[in-house]
Amino acid sequence: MPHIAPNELLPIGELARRAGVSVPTVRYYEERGLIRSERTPGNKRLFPRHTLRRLAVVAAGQRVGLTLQEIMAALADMPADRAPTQREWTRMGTRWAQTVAQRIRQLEILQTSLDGCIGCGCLSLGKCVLFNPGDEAATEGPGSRWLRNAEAATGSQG
Amino acid sequence: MPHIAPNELLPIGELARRAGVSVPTVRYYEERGLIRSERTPGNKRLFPRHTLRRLAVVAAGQRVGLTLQEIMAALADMPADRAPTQREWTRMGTRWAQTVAQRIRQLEILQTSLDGCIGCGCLSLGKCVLFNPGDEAATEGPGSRWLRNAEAATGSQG
DNA sequence: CAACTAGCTCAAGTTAGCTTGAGGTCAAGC
DNA sequence: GCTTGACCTCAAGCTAACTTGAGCTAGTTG
Repeated sequence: MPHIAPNELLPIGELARRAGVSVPTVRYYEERGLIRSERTPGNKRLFPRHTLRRLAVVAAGQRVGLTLQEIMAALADMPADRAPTQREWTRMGTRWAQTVAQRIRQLEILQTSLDGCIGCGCLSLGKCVLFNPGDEAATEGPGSRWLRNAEAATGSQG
Repeated sequence: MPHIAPNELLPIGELARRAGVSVPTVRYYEERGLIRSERTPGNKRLFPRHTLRRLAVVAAGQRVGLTLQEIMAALADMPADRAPTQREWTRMGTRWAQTVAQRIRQLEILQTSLDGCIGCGCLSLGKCVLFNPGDEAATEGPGSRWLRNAEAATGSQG
């Protein structure tokens, strides 16, 4: 197991292995602007060690249910070249916690509708909240990504 | 607004308008097996009126966060040719409520992790549940360790 | 010097849930 | 009998977040 000094530059394979993602994924993230690399004279990528932290933030953000876009925005507020301060980290974490809290609220409203529907036997489709949506709990876009993310991240055994 | 008799057959445009989806979407749903149609001698689709209910269930299921696959499974338990009984509807609604409840639980656990992280200032990335990638992953074969941790942390059962 | 491993680029494929477009048909109205 | 509108099929495109594959290079080892 190689020792990695604080300022060491990591080749892509090492980075990917340590971050728990695939090599193409690392390249994809770089292409999307989430991380950056230098190159060797032989054109190989070298990543500063703190890229590990950024990749950890990406993984955490995905678990929260954020898109890469949103994660990128969060990363933009974080220092690229040093560890974040307690204050910086708290700020990001707090925002993410709010996001999660909001999603929980939406689901709770949905759950209430559902319970109401079950109780009231609203088979007419006429006045059921669930069947006649306002936008309280509307899931965003096709496939409701964040729900599916939550599922994947928590391991749905089925 | 045309009067629709109980057993009337609806052309696709009418159905789509009433269900609040696009015509191609209706065709797509039929292709996926969520609904069925007859054809006129001129090869045009005609949908039985109860298809409206099925489409309403599809929309509701999407709001719950289900995939079309999962919705199809739910529809399989519902009568294709008549209104569901109170009992049938209750059964489906109860299952969906359980799904929503489980997702809420998952998110609540995630929220707890997040709050914990914010509070503990775990900037080392060393022992945070949410945030546990990095060097430890390197010591364990391939495959993302934090994902497995997440799984364990959120619990596979309710 | 050949083999091997790690890396490179560019392009295409994957899944979900649709949308968009091209080109053709059918029935009604003027 | 020609236009209009609703409908048809089939194929391709879209977004997100990747994966997979083809074909090439770079550096190390025997």
